[in-house]
Amino acid sequence: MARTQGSHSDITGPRIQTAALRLFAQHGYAAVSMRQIAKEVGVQAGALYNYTPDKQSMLFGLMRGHMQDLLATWRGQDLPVDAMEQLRVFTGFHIRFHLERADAVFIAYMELRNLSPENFTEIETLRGQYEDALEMILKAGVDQGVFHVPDTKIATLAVIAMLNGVNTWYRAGGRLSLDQVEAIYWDMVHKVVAPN
Amino acid sequence: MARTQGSHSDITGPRIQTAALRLFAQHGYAAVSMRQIAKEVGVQAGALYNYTPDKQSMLFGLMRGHMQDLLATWRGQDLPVDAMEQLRVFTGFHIRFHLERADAVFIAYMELRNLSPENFTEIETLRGQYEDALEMILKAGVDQGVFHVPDTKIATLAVIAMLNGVNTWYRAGGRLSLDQVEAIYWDMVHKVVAPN
DNA sequence: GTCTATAGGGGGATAGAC
DNA sequence: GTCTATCCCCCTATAGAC
Repeated sequence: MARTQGSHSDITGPRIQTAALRLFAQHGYAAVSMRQIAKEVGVQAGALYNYTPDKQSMLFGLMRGHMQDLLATWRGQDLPVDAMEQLRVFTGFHIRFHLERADAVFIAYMELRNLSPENFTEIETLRGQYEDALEMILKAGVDQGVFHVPDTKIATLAVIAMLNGVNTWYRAGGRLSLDQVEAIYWDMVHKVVAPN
Repeated sequence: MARTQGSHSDITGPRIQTAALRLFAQHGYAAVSMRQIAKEVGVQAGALYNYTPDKQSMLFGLMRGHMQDLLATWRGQDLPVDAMEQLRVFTGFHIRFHLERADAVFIAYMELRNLSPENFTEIETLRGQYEDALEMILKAGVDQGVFHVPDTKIATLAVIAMLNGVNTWYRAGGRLSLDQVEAIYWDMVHKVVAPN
């Protein structure tokens, strides 16, 4: 992975990641060959192994990178003190972050079964940490009496599932602007946690 | 496909479908070989071609069968006249139907990109018909003034995405009974469409 | 309807030259 | 760091015997 001599390492490495991300998202990990990835980058298949020990590591690296990026970016957000406002920030953040990385999101959900057991566990741990971030907000709101949910864990998963759905239908330049999408989902999300 | 002579056709056919369903769901269409399917059924790989012209048709048949089953079963439900009650029936129906067919549901969402363009169009048409069934309920409720949603199409997709999430975490014998799950999701779904 | 055998093509990964 | 060449394996699908 590290750069050695005056080589193309620092240029080829990122290009391999970009190509793999796109191809895995489009055709699926199992359906994409190392030769296809190499062709898209413009090198021979053997050269890929200067950057990854095997195909599985490429997949894992992409997924872990995405999840770490997600967590780090969320943790860098300035959060208001009010639980309702925190939830609003989370809703907008989640929609925009995921729409901007459609390929990585797709892979992170669809290719879990192609991870080795150890790699799977690590990705699930990261995903759990992100879910915990939302659940903390919901719990705080329930404690403050501003939210009512029958089960904070289920509500967490329900909200995330609902928001993830945006990626399946949203297309830039479509019927709705990003601001409109955000407003529509905020309307629905805030009602999910509203008192009856 | 049709039975010919006193053969095993009527027994092998369903067993092939069952094996393919399970293996595709577990490992993914592209990662499963015809030899694996044949082995699970207890025949040689060549014998599979008495039941399907090719691997792609096996996938398509499974997905179309699932979607047609879903639509036919929904259309066979007795529906109350009240939109709120219709939504309650839909919520319970969707959760139970999908949990009972976890493998088929998984395939129907994950393997869309492995369908040929024509096959993809047909599956998407069926999925659209199911979504329309829910949107009709939401529109009726909005017209009657009992529901408020900013956008019935988006609300339809949001509710279905939320309900589909159940399949990713529910396990029989877990913390919550099926009745509890249904009650929790009904609480959230009915609030999504509630007036502000 | 099922079998064996095989055609014809790719697959992941490595070796060694440059 | 990249290339060419290659090992060895598995793939889908078909042909022809039974």
